[in-house]
Amino acid sequence: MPELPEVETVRRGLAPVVEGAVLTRVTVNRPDLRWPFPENMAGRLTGQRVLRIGRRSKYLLFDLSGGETLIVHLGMSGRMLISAGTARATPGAFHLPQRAAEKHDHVVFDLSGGARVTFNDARRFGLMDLVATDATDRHRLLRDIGPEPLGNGFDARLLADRLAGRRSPVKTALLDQRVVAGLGNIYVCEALFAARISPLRPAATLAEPQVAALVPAIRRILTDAIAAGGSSLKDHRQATGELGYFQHDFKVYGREGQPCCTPGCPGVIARIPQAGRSTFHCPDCQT
DNA sequence: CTGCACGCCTGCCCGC
DNA sequence: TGCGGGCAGGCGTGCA
Repeated sequence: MPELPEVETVRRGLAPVVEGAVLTRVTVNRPDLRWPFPENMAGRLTGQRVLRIGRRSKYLLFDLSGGETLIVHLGMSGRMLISAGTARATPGAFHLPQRAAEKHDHVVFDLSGGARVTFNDARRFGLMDLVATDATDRHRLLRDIGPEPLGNGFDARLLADRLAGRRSPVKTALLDQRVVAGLGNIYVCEALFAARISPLRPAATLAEPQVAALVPAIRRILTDAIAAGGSSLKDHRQATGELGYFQHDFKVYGREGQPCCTPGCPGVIARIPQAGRSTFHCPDCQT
């Protein structure tokens, strides 16, 4: 599910409810997701105030008053859903929806003020970890991640540097989180289409104008997707439970066999395997 | 160093 | 209606 736009959508939904609130109770319904939870996670979280929620690549970062940061990755199917807590505890959260417990509710965070945040993840490819806040950037899962594509430092020169020397197809290179942060299968396909670049082209052979086109294409796709609340194929929900709706704006992803939407292009969208994943592209107008 | 297959999980959809 | 196979938004590991 979640690529950068979905994670950012979840972050924006959580922030007004969670920032400033205290974790009054943390319920862990199983001992692990992809990996075991950190030692005594519930105990270390309980009583902490959430100072702010940040995001790095596809990771949510909950900075806590005690000097630790909770790192959360949603994997493929993870959700963070806001609801009202128990009826007795909700005088300040009367406007939030009630939510019955569901299968795969692995961790439940009850907050001062009466809100509840439930982490639900059917496939359990998600993860949680705790790290000293001032060491977050050096965490083994974060330290090698490339530039944020919506940040100021991301430009054609930087991207060209990161693609240089790579013989793999540009599609595969852009999925590598060390090249650029936060892109996944959907948005790489869409960005390459927007920039009219073939996913098959070896990364290092992109012409300068192509790299120059790719940067704003990536930014635009991600920005538009965030504005749409992300893409809901199966699993993605915003923190409010609403669907995202950027899937209706896909130009190539999931559109195998349909006509290319570039005006005047006779092409038909193709699906090809690359590095074990499906790539969607127009063989006619992406070169 | 790069590139790639694999495994981790569950759910869903398709064809038979 | 049931069953097997393939597929799915990610990513770390291990091997060539």
